Amino acid sequence: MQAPAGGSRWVGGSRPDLGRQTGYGGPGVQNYGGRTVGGGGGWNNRSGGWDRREREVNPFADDVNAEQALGEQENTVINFDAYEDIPVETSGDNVPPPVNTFAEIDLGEGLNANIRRCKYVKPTPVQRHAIPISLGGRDLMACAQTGSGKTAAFCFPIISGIMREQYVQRPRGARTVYPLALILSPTRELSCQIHEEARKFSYQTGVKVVVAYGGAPIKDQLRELERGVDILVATPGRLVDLLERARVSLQMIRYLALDEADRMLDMGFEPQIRKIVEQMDMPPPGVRQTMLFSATFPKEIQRLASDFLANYIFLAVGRVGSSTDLIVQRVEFVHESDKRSHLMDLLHAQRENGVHGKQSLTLVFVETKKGADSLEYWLCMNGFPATTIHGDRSQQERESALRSFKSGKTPILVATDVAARGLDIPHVAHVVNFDLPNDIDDYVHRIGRTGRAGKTGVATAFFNENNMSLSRPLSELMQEANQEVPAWLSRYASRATLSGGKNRRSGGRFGGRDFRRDSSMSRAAPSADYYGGMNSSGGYGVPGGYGGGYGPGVTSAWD
DNA sequence: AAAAAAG
Repeated sequence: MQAPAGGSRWVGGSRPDLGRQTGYGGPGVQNYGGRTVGGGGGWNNRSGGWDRREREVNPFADDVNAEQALGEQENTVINFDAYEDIPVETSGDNVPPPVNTFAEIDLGEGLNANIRRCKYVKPTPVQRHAIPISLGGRDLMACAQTGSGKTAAFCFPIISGIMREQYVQRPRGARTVYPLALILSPTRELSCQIHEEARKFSYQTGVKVVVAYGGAPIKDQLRELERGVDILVATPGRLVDLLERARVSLQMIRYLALDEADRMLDMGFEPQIRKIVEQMDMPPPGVRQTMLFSATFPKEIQRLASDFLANYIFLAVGRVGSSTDLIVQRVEFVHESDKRSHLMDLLHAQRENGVHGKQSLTLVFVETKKGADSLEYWLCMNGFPATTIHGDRSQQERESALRSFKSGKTPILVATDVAARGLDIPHVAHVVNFDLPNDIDDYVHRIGRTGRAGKTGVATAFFNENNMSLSRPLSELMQEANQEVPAWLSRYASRATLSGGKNRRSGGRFGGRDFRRDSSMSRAAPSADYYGGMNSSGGYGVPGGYGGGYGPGVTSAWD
């Protein structure tokens, strides 16, 4: 496979012009699609960005407000050690070695400044491995959970790559825009979240990030696109719409990232995704660089990987921030009719312990949209400020619910599975599975909304006769995470029939393995010495270590 | 069966 421009030759290379501001670029500067870019190599020669940079809204402003609103958290001390022994496995051809610090990767001064603004001290395991792989121009299939820091893992190489890219002539369509990178995600909120993060990472770099998703006026999004776009973050439906209107062309795409790929397939997006990736004008694998992120690797994802990626590197990171030591999991037997009063008891106890008053948030998962509405109403009636998020609410309502929850105005959020994956809400201290999901993977994602960024969290599940199919996988999962399994649950589990397929975990703490190693004839692995590149690192023998000294308020790049 | 996503 051929590395895209700015591939491996940049890795580790010294750069004399690093940090040099080119000002208004000299000859070769051209105005293009609302943006002026300079010619020549090196960093930051998107000189015309000056005008825009001064107008650019500071994406870090909200962080300060949020910190003030919530006050200093006591449990903000990050437990980095908890992550040091996360198992990581890579395989493939010539895997670039992982890095231990951001400093040793040459991401460019603008991006480095933003990493400092984000207060990221050191890369997470998925970042240590994924960033050098992507900077080396290689395709990547990563098995990583949300909360593992994967947004930065795919954003950094994209932003860095675009920053250092030579001026690329983009076709000029009357109203068509030509993004250089596309990030697809399953839900609108997740797209928003990725957009917000990407904006922080690209602040004052001249790299423009735009988000497009359904439920919001397309006019506003079109206007944003017309002002110039380098990285487009989108949900599949709205993107197909934009493509069909010929307002967006994928012809210039050099980076493609699919987030939560398994989720997108679960939601029936495969036709749209294949249309976007294979049937429009996107460059083929090997020309573009592709990153596929998925928590699990069923057959459908493996097929997607063979079709979308070229000579990729497989990366698996152990479960992080979910079902680990950081989350205390409790299961209680609660009959359907007792659920509300039981929840009330929990909330009262929480309030008495002062947890409530300290703006710790409680996320309550229910099975249906109707159930979400009625529980929210009931909670409010009983003096607990709550709001709700689900697919029957308008996008405006969804977003304002999320804001109100995050700000602590309504510290209880009743949610359907729309909020189960990927959403990163700081300060969620308690996740209640009011209705348990049928799939253990959904359970893992839901409880992963707490215990993030090294903080501890509690997850309480209401279990009853309707959840028997979950008894075995749930008790296995809890055992694996060294949680106390109630005797009654173990009894149900031992009686339950071994349900094959979906609920069986394979590979222990890993969500999947590189299937190319299992099959003798694989389209993706034509070379005979393919398996030679396999390397595995169970721990991090980091010389010098990261011996601590992180005070409150300092975060790593987990979220 | 329910949830999500394009109106």
